[in-house]
Amino acid sequence: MGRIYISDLENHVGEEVQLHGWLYNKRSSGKIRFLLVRDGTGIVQCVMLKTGVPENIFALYDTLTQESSLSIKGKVRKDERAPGGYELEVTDIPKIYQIAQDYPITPKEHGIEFLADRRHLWIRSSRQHAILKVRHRIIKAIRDFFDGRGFTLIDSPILTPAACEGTTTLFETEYFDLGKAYLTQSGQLYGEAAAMAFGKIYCFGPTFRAEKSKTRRHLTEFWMVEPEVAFNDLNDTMDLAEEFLEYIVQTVLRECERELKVLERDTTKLQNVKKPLPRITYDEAVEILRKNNIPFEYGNDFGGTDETVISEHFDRPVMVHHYPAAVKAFYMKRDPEKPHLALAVDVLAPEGYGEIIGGSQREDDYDTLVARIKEHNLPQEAFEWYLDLRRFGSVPHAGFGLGVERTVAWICGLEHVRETIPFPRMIYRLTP
RNA sequence: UCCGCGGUAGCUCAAUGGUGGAGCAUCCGGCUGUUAACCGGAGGGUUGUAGGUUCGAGUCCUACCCGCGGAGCCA
Repeated sequence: MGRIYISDLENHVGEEVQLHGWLYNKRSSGKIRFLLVRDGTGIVQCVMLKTGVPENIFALYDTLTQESSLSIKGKVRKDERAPGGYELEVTDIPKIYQIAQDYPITPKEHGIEFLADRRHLWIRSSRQHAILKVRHRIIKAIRDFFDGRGFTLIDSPILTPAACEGTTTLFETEYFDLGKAYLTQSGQLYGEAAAMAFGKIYCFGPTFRAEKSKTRRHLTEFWMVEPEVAFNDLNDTMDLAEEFLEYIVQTVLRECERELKVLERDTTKLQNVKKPLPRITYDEAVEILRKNNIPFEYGNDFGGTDETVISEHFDRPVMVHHYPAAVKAFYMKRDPEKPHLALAVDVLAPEGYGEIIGGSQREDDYDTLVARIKEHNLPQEAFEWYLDLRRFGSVPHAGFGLGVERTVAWICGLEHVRETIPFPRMIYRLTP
């Protein structure tokens, strides 16, 4: 009889096994007592009958508090009445590591402030546990997708000398004798350099935005995966994005069935996430807003409600491309035939989850890029290395960035991105 | 930064300007199949902070602190 994990119980029916874990909850009906034990891989109901275990073991029930840590032995049994379908008929509790003090998170309702203050404990709860399992599977799917297609992972730096998007939203820090350093907002510029060296790359890491945003879609620290491909144009990058989203969603549907059930996610809308994804222009998106009597000034970027209205017209994520160049970043290439439009694409998730992907074909002409840097009042010296990419064998190239937390929130059907990352960082929260 | 809402028992919430309560949690007791178990009993309060109005303030007024929801900006 060896130590096993709860996730493996089904392979040990009829055997006596030993588990290590924590007490999740307990219930008693007098001479029959139920211990719900979790071990990180699942939760199992352990049954003790007064007539079935030694008296001293039966009495341990009274001393065990929620989250007490223990080893427990018993015989595995398939039983319809057990949550999860399998239960343990207890024979012994050979070790109690610790009787936990009063555990603050009871299996009842709590407010978000209370839970967020105890995030380090909250992640033990089954719902949070399921979300972080799905997050893990999404991240693995992301890496499998690119690794399986010949992309090279190139890590971009987190400390950077200058902004790559707006300058007002940077976290800054002192950097020895070299003045200020900034936490990265995107690995993209470095990704472009890497694409010129490796052809197909992706970078994957945390990014930081000091935006004073306080909505269900914002964190100050979030994870982004950013593929960049040399010789790709806007259409190629949209092809890649839709294949990528299909892969992620279908993988999670296939492999996280149990977690999605815990989260009570209606998966019918996720089943639709298959290519081709609808592609509409910015102008067509504006037309949708007009038809829905949404007040919108042509030329602006879409707000949260605008995105929701647009996405409600489709049964799967929608790609919106050819945005007005004025609302997009300096490095995006413009449509040669309509120079006021950027070769940019945003992918809007269904069900009001908003923008999950932003991408574009990059400006590859040296003179044009210099002019854009000037137009945006950016310091050219800081971008000399980036301009080198247009001096030494410049080629068309394109890429996009996918926000991991918004993607997790969408796939899990969550109200807020703060539950999609183990320890969220928001404008008014830095702890735990 | 702006707009709106809130802060009462460990938790989630009640309480007309007039004796601060309930459910859960905790403790004690009961129950041989419980499913956020259930049933009975007990203990538990500087009503966010500081002022003010009033015979009397959880309740009304002022300021501040903290949190929540949203906007702008963004993934």
